[in-house]
Amino acid sequence: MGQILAMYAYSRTAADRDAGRDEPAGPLDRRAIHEILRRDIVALRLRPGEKLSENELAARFGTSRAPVREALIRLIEDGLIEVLPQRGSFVGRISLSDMERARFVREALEIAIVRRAAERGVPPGTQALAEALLLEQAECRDDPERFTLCDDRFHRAFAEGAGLASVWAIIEREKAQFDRVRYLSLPAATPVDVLIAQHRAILSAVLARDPAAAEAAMRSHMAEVLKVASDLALRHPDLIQADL
Amino acid sequence: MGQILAMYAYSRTAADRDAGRDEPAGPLDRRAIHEILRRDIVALRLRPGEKLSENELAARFGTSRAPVREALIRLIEDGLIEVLPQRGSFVGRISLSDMERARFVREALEIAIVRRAAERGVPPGTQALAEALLLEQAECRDDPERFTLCDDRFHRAFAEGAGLASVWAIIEREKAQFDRVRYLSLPAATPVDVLIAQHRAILSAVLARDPAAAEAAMRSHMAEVLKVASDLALRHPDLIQADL
DNA sequence: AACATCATACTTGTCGACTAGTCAACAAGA
DNA sequence: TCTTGTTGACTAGTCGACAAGTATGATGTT
Repeated sequence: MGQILAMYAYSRTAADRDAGRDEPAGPLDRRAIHEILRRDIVALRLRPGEKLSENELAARFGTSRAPVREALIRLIEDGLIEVLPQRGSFVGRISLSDMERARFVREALEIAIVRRAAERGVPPGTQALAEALLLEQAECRDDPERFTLCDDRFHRAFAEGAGLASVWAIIEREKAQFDRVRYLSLPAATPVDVLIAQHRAILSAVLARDPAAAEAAMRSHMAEVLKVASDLALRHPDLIQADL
Repeated sequence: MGQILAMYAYSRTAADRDAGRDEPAGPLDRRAIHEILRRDIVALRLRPGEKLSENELAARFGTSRAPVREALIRLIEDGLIEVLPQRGSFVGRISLSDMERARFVREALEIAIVRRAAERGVPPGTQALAEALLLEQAECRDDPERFTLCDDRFHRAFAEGAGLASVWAIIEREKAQFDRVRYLSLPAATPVDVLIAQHRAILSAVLARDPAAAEAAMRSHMAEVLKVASDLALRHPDLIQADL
């Protein structure tokens, strides 16, 4: 890990790293730029504390500074970057208090979602999708990044099944805060089988129309997913927001 | 030519309405512009569907279009305006599905907040503040706008007391969706005494360290606060988003 | 050597002009 | 009368240049 960290030296890494990646060739609008940068930040390709020059980004995306600025403004709202006027824009360091807020919000909303799903039931398509995703999770137990993707889709399926797809958008915004930590902890994550078993328990409770059981299952799942984060964060002090 | 301008019935209304209002004289940055517009939209001084020309706004605020655009982008994220490229920016109509999402999110988060407050207790300052706000609410029972303000501060007090002030920021963003309806319904709102009694019940449950009671009290309070909205919205079809 | 000062090269913030796209009024033709 | 094409005004989106502020490093002085 230390070698990898060393590779991410500050200077012209952003351009180098993107050299091989596929970036849409055509003109990029602020939405596309926002999405690309968001992904780069969450996946730690842009490291916490790293400087983001509007000029450099404009050159990288082949536009002027205006679309870049507008994308950065959205990233500010996402809590992913900080702008110090006349000084520079920087990838936000991982803030423990932000993570705690994200954790709280996600737990509250996901519990409310599965409760409603259990109370009102979900359409058959949702059940089929959830079961398919469970199988896929078992398949890709050795590909943490793919598993993470399936994990997200599984959770989102309940929101959509309960008619609360738009609530998932809020969770997704908050989730970015500790997704960065998740990328740090992919090797040391909780055993996949445990997570799949928890997923199965959530699905069973929802299908059994048992809100209390669904809440309990989701609550313990959240505790499992999130507990890794805090001590892992402490092992990477350079990425953590200094105490205020 | 003059006729064309005259047909833009809304073109001068915004300026007219603001004629008497106090607007900071100095140069406004994107944050100030965003806040002013946000308040205008929530208070229905800018009506749903009304056109917002970047040029007009720039003239109104005495800046160029750049800060205005950046403020509008934040308002897009707040779900308060819609931008149709090359056509115009418009104050978003009140969307029933957005209101439902906001209702769901607020309920889930506020319940989680008071549960935690009841579980872990709140500092004495919070208790004093909440009690003071209860008295103030009783005082200004005849001033709906002031009461609304006290109402918000009462709810926020619990979030801050539970160490979750940042969660309140999320609630506040969502709240904007049905705050506009609240401005419509101020005359026909729920009797103030009922609301104050519910507030008192919430505070009592929290102070008694009874999470279940706190949740129940908050849940019924939310139901009360939010039930007016939907039928009231139907009485103002011009302000409502047409069904998709 | 240590300190103050200044020049320079950055940064974000702002501005006015330009582009491409949309819409409505209007005119020509069937 | 209806359709079609044109024109002109208006829109958001984009761009390059400049303003205002900051950090850095060289320079001159003590």
